[in-house]
Amino acid sequence: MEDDSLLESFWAVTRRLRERTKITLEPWHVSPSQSRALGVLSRHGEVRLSVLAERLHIAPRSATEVVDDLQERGLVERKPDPTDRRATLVALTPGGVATAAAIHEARATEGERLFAGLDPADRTELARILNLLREAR
Amino acid sequence: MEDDSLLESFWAVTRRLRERTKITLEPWHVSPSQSRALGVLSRHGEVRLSVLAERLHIAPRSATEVVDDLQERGLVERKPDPTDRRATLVALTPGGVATAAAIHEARATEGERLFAGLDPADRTELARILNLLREAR
DNA sequence: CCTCATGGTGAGGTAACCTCAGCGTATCGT
DNA sequence: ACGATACGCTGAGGTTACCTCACCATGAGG
Repeated sequence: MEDDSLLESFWAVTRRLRERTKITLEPWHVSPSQSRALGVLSRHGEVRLSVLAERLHIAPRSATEVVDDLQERGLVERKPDPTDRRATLVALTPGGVATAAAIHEARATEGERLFAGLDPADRTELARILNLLREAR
Repeated sequence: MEDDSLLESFWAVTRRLRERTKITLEPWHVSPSQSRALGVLSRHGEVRLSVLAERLHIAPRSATEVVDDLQERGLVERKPDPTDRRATLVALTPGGVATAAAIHEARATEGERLFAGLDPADRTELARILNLLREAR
């Protein structure tokens, strides 16, 4: 009963978060999954496509697709890996760096008002509990 | 920075929740979206398709699809609404009632171990904070 | 009774995933 | 040195869970 409503609450909050994310990203015409990839790339720099996939928790084939789209928009580029000719390195272009930074900024101010609305103590609590859930087996 | 990891944590937990839900539902060959519909129907009984859509936060057209699938599996049935011949009522069949109950049971025991792993105080805290987030404008 | 609104659905589209097979490249055992 | 095996990426094609738009039948108001 209680768990039931917990799950429901979780689901409701997730939905709101998704809606907000979508709205925040609109100005850049970047989808949520693309923005996640930009985030990984700006945190890790140049990485192999397979590593990108791993960080995003998606199949390598799916990463190929995300990278295709970002490349078409000129936000990332593929380079050969000098140490392994099978592999491709993916890196942000200058435009990609700028976009990633702008999005990061926007999320911090606009998008996450949801969390910002909590008082600091509650935010800490929430973070603690989420990390418990994250690591529970 | 802190909000960033909050968002990330939230996302990670959501993913784990989705994985678990999928696994829990496997024995019944019911998809997550179908199970949500079964849940609504077992809580509300017979409802109009449009009401079902509203409860699920999806477009009426999408509800049509979910109901199609559930009907094919014999878990729900469509009946004419005696008060409005345009409308269709959707109701669980006896099999649907049984399946919905079984799934509810399974989620309470198996699926939500994630939350069950928290101690009761943390569960209460989490519920309180999630409800704040839910209602924040 | 004529107009306009409403409930459901066919047609067709999208995002974000997936698997499977294949091609080219690397690595390892003998 | 070389053949078998494993790995990195991508083409082809599929799935899930949504969406909008147009339409049809029915209902409700002036």
